[in-house]
Amino acid sequence: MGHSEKYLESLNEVQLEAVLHTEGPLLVLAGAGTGKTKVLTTRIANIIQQGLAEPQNILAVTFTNKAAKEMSERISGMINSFGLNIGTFHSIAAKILRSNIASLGMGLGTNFTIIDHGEQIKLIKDICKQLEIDIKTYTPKILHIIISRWKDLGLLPSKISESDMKAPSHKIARSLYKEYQKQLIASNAVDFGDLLIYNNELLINNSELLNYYQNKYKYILIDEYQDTNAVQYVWARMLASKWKNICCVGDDDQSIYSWRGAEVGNILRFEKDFPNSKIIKLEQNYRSSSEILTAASNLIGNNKNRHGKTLWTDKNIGEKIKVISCWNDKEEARFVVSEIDRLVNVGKYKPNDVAILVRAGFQTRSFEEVFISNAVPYRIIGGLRFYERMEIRDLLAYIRISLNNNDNIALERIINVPKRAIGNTTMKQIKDYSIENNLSVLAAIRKMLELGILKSKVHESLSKFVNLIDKSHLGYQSDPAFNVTKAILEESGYLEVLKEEKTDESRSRIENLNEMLRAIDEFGNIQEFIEHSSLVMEHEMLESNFGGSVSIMTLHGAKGLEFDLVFLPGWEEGIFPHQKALSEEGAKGLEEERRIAYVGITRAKKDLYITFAESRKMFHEILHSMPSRFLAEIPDAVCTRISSTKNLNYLGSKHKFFIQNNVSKPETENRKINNQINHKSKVKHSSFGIGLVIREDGDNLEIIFEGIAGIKTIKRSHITNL
DNA sequence: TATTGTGTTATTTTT
DNA sequence: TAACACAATA
Repeated sequence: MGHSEKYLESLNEVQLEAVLHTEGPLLVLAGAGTGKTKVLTTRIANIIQQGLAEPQNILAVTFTNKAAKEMSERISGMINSFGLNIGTFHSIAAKILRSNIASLGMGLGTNFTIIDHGEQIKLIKDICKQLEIDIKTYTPKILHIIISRWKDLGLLPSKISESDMKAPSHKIARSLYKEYQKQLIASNAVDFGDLLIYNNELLINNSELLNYYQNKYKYILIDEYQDTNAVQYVWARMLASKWKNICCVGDDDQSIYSWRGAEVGNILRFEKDFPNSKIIKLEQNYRSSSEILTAASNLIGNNKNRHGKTLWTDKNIGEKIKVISCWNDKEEARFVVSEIDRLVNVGKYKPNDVAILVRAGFQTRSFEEVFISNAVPYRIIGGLRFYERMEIRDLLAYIRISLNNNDNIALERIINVPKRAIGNTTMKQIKDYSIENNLSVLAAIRKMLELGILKSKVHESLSKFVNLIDKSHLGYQSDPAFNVTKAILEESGYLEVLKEEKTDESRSRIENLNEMLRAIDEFGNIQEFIEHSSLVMEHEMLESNFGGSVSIMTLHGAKGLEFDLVFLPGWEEGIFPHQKALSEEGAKGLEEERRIAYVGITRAKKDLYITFAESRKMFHEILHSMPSRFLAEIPDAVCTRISSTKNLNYLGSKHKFFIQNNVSKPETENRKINNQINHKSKVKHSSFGIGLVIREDGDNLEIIFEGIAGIKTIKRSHITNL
């Protein structure tokens, strides 16, 4: 090989084999931290470099936009990859569907909209009302899950047989599903599941199209293959069946999304599905210390349903894992935060290198409080995303109804936002009219205005609204999208209502809307912007202070990430493994919980703390619980177990806990007395800046800060007098 | 029509 | 605790 293949040099033997095995089906089983992305990106670079295919003849599919973006950046650092098809299942499917929508023959137009989760639920709720389904016995949430699972399997309503309906809820769900699809199409809209289902319909029914795409994609790569559902599997297999150069990369041990239709079976079955395939296992871990790796391997070894890999590392002996028992959830949070504080202060880690990974979202709260009062910078990842914010969705709805007059879902969202005196009664009247006359909601309004059958106040309000939509519709065809959208905000009165509110919240909403206007300006093409906003649900990543901040997120959200120091709190039976996983899914559920634990442990590079609380305040009850069974699956040789209580018989005599009263330092020791601060003192806080003390309550000070932090209660020890 | 009060019920999440 | 649905009321 010539000197131009320099990028191959940094690969280990097995990685190299995976990169060079270009022809025929290949499954790369990549354990955590074994260089999966490196293999994927180098493989693509190599295919291009060797002249095996042009970039446009390569298809690389990921699950998240983040992964797609990272891969794309890494490849373009290696080689000119212009024209490469890289994206999420949904974005690629959307592109194929949009350019061939007429061949589908379902009445959808090229400007179909993609509705998000919230709108799916809203639509289901509405249909429940129409069909008089009792939403107390069958909640829209449950019904949505049933429909989504059917969609994951690729089943449209007509394909659901009696045998698919085991429970009475399934019967209800099927009739609902039928109507749901009908109303989506009437709105010229699809949901995420439809993107893939319609793709398959399209390809199965049009051999010419199928031939075209099969020919085009000479090399196909699928990332996170363990997360694929049945439709995605069918789709990928169909596209790959001509050249058969499909390379799937994944880790069966990290399959943690079965509850949204992912089938581990796809990765376990690979050899059967793709004859003459090769399987390569990446087992050398470059991320974690040997202790962490041993713990992870032992734990996951308790699962039966897996390919089985043996991860190894050539790293030296590192720190032991700390398993710590706490009195209750408060002590747990205090311990974790004070330990982070200590390790940051001695200079061992920067806040950026630290993560707290929880099983469920509600667990973040107890940490948040302690972080604030201890003045440790933190950020909670996975909360509200930009495109999920109310004002953003509202503005998107205005744009959507302007572009696609049939988008009933968008129209209903903003018909009375801001208030236009269109209440439930009027809305019901309009909807009934639209159904009777087989019109879209906007068309129904038009007709009703024409006939003059509405009350004068409503009539006036609605005709103003319709004029705005018509004006915007025309505007988007000729004027800059930025101007048109700005006019919507102003002329609808939306902006004015926010301006008058004059709260922190309303100011931040205005800020967000401006941010969105900037984004629209950047995109130029409004249709493309809408596509982006419905398919890219990125988290806001505000990187502010110097050492960054400690990340708090769910274990699911941490997949693919790594941190020097990781805390895994809440390892108690019922929380982790989660009670619902056990009661609803049984042994299968337990194995998935164990995989989640495995993902958590393998996020850590150097240091790992696992904690559990003997009692926990949940809602308004105190819950006592046993330590997680997973703790017993971590070998004693790689961990130190410390307890702050004397109740040591949790895990049998096998595991010895060292007693250490008060794992977290008692508060009295922790505080430096800061007596010179009193009422009306001007003070400084490392995160919130300068403020004024407005109330004293023993050790706690109520402070009003100058910035957006507002009023906060903070301990004396974390404040400096000015 | 819009607001206020009461009761119910709590995974994981990307697209 | 907090978010939400729904009923009662202004």
